[in-house]
Amino acid sequence: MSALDLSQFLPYRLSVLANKMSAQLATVYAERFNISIPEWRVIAVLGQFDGVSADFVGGKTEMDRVTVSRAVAKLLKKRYIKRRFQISDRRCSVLSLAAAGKHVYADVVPLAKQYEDALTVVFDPTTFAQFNAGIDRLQAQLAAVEGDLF
Amino acid sequence: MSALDLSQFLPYRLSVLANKMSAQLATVYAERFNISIPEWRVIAVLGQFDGVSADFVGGKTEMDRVTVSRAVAKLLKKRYIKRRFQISDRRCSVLSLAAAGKHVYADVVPLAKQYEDALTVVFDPTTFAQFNAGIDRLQAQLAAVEGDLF
DNA sequence: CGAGTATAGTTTCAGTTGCAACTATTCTCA
DNA sequence: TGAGAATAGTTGCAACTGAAACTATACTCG
Repeated sequence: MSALDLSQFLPYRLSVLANKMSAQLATVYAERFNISIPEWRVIAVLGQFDGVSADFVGGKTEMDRVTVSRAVAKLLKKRYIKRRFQISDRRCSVLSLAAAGKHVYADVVPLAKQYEDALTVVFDPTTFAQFNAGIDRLQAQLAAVEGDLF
Repeated sequence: MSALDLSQFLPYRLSVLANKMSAQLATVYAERFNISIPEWRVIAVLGQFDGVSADFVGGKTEMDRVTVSRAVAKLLKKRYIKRRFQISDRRCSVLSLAAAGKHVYADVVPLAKQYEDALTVVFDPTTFAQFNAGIDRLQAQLAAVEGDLF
């Protein structure tokens, strides 16, 4: 019987790595600001793109409608973000960071960068670039095989 | 205000990539055999290491006790695996694939390998080896910075 | 021995997740 | 125009999740 060594299997290896990394990073902001990973992602997008819709956030973060909707609801309750709706299209929300949210963003961004730096010391710049190129190629290939599975 | 581009941020990039990959792979066996990702991982370990304990499976798969316990319970109900307990230590389970589970394993392993191959065509062997080395280095570095976070 | 500690595994509980169905609004084109 | 399709977002539901408490068994050392 043909065997499979999980520890050498790419999807599994990436899953373990990414989950540990996300969880470790989350400890940096989770209890400090009482926000979850989806909530942080919403804040991260709004820090970069102010006044966008929930769907735009979903597109940027690859989170689905529902996850974004609930993250937005929690952030509104915590007053980390504000919401209006477009006059021209009242279906579309217009999200932006409230003062408290800007503080979270300003505090977390350097920590996140520090964390990334603390990990990527294992790469010299060229190797890191190659690793990133690998991620991009896999990402593209994922989309290519999509649907077309066996 | 210093900004963070999520789409260029390593933990985020890996998270998106790994989640998509796992989800895509799961479609290969999910409805075909009615098993979840944790259940497949248990089967994968038992295909490689017959007669091990639930904790051993947890160690190999990086899944916690609870996740393994529940996956095992479901696989038992579906008669994909069998369970005994050690005579010398009745706390320790002794898990092994039942006939149906062996079939699942025998069917899924080639599909999983095909899937991996379909993705890694984007790499020549050397590049793939370098990419894997990168994963290993990051994995090691994750453990190194552990606890020691800011 | 036997009280205290450690280990394997399960259960409870509270929170999260995603699909599908829903509301509300806007667009399309006969 | 206005009926039907499309889009933005929310909610109900059922399954999944992990932390903490629990059961049961085995080990340790005074």
